[in-house]
Amino acid sequence: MLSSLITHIRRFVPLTDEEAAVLEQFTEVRELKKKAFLLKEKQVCTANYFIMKGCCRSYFVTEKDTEQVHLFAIENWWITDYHSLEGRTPSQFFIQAVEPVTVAVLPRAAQDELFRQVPQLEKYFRIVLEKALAAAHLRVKYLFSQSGEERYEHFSTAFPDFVQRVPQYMLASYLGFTPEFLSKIRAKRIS
Amino acid sequence: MLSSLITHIRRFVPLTDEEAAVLEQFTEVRELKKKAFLLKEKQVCTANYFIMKGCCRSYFVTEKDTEQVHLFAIENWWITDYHSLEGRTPSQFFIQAVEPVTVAVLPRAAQDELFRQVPQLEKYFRIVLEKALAAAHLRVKYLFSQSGEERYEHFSTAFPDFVQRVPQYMLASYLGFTPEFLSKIRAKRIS
DNA sequence: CGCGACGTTGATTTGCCTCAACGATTGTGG
DNA sequence: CCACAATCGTTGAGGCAAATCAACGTCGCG
Repeated sequence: MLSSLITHIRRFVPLTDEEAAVLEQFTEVRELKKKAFLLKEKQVCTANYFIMKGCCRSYFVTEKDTEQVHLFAIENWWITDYHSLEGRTPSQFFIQAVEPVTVAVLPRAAQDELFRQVPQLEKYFRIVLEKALAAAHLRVKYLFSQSGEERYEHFSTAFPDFVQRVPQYMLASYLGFTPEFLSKIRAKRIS
Repeated sequence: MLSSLITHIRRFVPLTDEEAAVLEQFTEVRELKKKAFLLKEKQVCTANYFIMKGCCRSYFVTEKDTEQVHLFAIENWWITDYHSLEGRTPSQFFIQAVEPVTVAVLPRAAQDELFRQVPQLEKYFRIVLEKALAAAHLRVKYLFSQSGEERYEHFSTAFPDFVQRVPQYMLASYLGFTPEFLSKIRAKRIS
């Protein structure tokens, strides 16, 4: 059931079958319909989620009542709100399935004991977090150094298949501009 | 010599004096003059740096030859370029002392052996990385949800003393606008 | 079928940038 | 220790990238 997660972990650290079995005890697999929520604003986030199939987005609602997409997570990515998870504070974000989704749920309450029994996982998460942080930093770099149009060109050539998977208004929001503006960029490209 | 780092680590995980001594063997303390570099663009980043005293900034140079501040690090923060450090690839960033700085240097080459001898540090870095990631996510949130003026107001009330420590052109860059614009915001505030 | 969600297009507005010129402050070599 | 240059901050005029607003086409789904 967890095979894609086990495979992912073994890309970074060794993991025996016994250890994998322990991991399985501490996690739960969950299926989500499109638009179902893993987390809503003002809830305290209680778990870390590994996307086995599908796509989720994290977003928040601005003062002007528009949804701002914060990030996407697809197969083999973890998604959570660490600020809420570790601080036990109400989250400022929503986490929602953009497609039908299968996730492995690692509850915060189980984490410490799991790491005690399988210390390799501590290393695994350290490595995954380093990658996530590098990605977040790169994101900030692109936001600062490229125009809206450049960000779209860059993103859609880097992830041509992903662009097909999400509605344009979500992609526009993620890239930091309006759906109308994205529509105009695409109109230009075709001609 | 490393006392501020040891103290910081003990805020998150237990660490015996023997373990602290091991850590000391693997690290080196370095003094930097203002404007000295820990990393330059196109170099491969080779270490993780813990700021014991002073302030550093990470920045990059845009196509238009302007410096874009990516982040600041002050006392009790780690700073590095994880993308370059883990991928052994040339960095896109500069890391520079904004004030005279004292850092503890943890070389990438020493890291694996250090974690083997002191597994608690693996946990420590996992926790620190979670905090760094949460901070990076919050940064993106503010960039998306607030105007330039709002970001300045928010930042300068959240960190009133820090605002005094860096030149305004660096702060403006960090907040995502020009020095001229910051100057105009401040002119408004006084009246 | 009909309604709501999504995408498109055009007119207008605006937040912030660019450029330029000018004070103030810092620091450095003679 | 002063003179002078370089760096940093301020102010104003003009411009632009992208937002906002509004109206309309279209597709998928209950």
